[in-house]
Amino acid sequence: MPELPEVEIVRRDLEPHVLGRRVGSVEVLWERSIATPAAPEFVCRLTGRVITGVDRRGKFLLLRLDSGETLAVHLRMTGRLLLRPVGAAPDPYLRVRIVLEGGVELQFADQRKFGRLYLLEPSALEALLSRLGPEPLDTQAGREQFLALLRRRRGALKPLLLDQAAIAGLGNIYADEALFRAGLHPLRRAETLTEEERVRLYEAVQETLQAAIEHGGTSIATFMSALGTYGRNQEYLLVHRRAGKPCPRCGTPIERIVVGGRGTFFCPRCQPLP
DNA sequence: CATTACCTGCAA
DNA sequence: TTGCAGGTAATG
Repeated sequence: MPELPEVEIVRRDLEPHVLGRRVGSVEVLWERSIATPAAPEFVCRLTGRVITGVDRRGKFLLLRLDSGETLAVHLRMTGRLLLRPVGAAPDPYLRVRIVLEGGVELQFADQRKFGRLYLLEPSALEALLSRLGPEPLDTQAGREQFLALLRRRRGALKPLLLDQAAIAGLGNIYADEALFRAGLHPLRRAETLTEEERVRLYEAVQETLQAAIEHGGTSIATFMSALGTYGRNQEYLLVHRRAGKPCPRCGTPIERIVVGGRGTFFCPRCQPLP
């Protein structure tokens, strides 16, 4: 489910409600949801800590703690991080409950059990995040880093956009949407791009993510923000999961192919393979 | 590079 | 019943 825009929506929803709150108790209902450390130690080290910051890097949500450690959350396919009043009905797929002082609790719920929580000291956090490429919505440095990588990489564009080491935060939906906006075929090879096309791709990535955040994220199946609201961006998708429907620009039917094992949607006319 | 594994539910 | 799903790490 969640790609960068969805994680950013969760972060924004959560921040004002959890900042400065202390963890009263922690309950692990599905141990494998905890990537590290082992569940009993996870509970022990998290209990009693105060949340001092709510950040995001790529698709990781980062809850900073007064111990200097960070609780990193990756929602993978179906994870949700929900803020609920203590005692509220648990989400049917509740895996970890983090009760905060002040009458609220964080419920980590995850139907498919792919999502992971990491409690990490600074050096381990750095190791985890150092594998990520630039933040697409950030700095000028990120832009240059991405363009430089595009100049040296080979192979199809779609897998490149999904590679978190190339650029952080894109998943299957926004990779398709960004390629459409850039007018580039998903199988187009990186080494054949002109400089103008590289810039167009980077800017398309930014526009795609920015628009999705403004629409509250994409709720195709399971995405829900921390406060239980759904996003609206699914109403604005241009090509993703629209096989057979007319291209919003030229009316040609959208096609579906498989690239890197993932369903891939594009307009054969607006995104020609030269 | 493609395939498999990790999981569950839904629609065709 | 089969195939598919927004992610990623670990395999051939």
